[in-house]
Amino acid sequence: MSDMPIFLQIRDDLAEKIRRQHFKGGSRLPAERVLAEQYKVSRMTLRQAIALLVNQGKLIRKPGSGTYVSDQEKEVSENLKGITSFTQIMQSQGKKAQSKFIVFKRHLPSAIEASNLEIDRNEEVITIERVRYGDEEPIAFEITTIPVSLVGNINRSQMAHGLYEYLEDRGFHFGKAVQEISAVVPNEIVCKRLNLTLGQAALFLRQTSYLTDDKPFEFVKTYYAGDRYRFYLEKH
Amino acid sequence: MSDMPIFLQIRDDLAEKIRRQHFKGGSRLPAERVLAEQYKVSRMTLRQAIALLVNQGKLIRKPGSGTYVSDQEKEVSENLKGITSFTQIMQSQGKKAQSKFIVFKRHLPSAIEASNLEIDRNEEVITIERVRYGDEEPIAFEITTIPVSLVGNINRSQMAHGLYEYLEDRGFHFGKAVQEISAVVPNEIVCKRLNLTLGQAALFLRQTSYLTDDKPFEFVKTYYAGDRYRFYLEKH
DNA sequence: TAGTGGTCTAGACCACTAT
DNA sequence: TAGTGGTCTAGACCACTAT
Repeated sequence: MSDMPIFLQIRDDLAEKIRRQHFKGGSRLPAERVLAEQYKVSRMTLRQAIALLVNQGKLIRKPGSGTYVSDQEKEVSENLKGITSFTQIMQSQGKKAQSKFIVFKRHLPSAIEASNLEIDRNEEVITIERVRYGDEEPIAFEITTIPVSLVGNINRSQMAHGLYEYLEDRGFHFGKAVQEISAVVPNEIVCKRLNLTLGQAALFLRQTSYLTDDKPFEFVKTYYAGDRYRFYLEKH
Repeated sequence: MSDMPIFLQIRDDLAEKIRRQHFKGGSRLPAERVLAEQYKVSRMTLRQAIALLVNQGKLIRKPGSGTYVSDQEKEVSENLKGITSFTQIMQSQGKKAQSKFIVFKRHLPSAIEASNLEIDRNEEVITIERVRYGDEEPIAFEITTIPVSLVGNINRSQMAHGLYEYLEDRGFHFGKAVQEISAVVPNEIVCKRLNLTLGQAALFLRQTSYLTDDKPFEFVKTYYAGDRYRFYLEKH
């Protein structure tokens, strides 16, 4: 792996130390100048590594104060178990769930995709874009990205038939999934897919799903038509 | 605006030139070294500006070849990245939580309030509107409605001090809470409370909270500034 | 006041693309 | 072969935080 850029190697090392609690949640990281010296790189290079982890939400920068390991544990556990799946909701409403493939392509990942899938930018991925319908009405526009290394030469129809089944057949087991929900006013392309008027709101969900060994296997972005879909949660 | 970092000024200038088609979709941008010289900055600084536009999906880098203005039509998934990148930074962490009361009133419930609280329309309720801040910045606008029969003559300061504590002190115990999340483009009043520009998106949450005897005790509507708040979920 | 992250410089070498 | 973006260096000064 010594052909990986140094800043990626440092990122991985830092991520590993956070995962192993060598750097604990909420604690302050050693100063950039200190880390740079430890890794024997310039401060700019060290900052590249940190920037990636900041983007992932694993680190938080506080100018003048320091860089902190984010305490994600709290927010997550605080709430929201039992989010309901798309098909479940459609079924509960007596609607027929369907989905239509728009795009199926193999390509090099964007920086964001690579970072969320924890792969190198020259490692190929497959991206599937599809629209999900409830009773013929577009409800969600979904963009899924998966490393080729995981699914190999999966084709369109295998994918349509169910990614999860495909992976389970190959002996992979699913672990956790991390989701983030926000609200956006989507751009023209997304509006078109969802039959939305420009200016309407959409729920935007980003999800990274992991295998039992904590390796990410898919990164999904989904836009839900704001007026046709809602998440139902129950807290106990 | 000369106190804005140079790389942000350059980003804005480049974005403007793309918008005005001075740099046309699909065309190649001048080389980084050329642009750096034009803007009279180092190449690293120029690259910071470009990196932001790449993250937004407005530019695409092709190593060895050049940097291109993305052709929005084609590259759907590429474009979608940009919507997230900014918001990600706004994480609700390490920020000081505050809240400010806007309204505290006793009144007869609306049909929706009565139905959610499972009370009669002539049974009085108390409504509290407040804005919640994270580090001085408005994050959420919350409208809570409670039956008077439950809290009696609770006053503003008792309410501010914590509704839940107040109820627990009186021997009530909390059960489940049911939530529903959707996306909306909020009206003028809500925008004002949250310092939003009209047309921006907000997460809209409706929650009904129950006591252990399954009697509803509060009905809450909350608007979260779409660009300042996200829900994090973890599924297992 | 000492330490921190934010920004910026003026270079350098690399692998890759395009010709 | 010339040009390109990718990476990296070894500094510098700044505003801000924490004490």
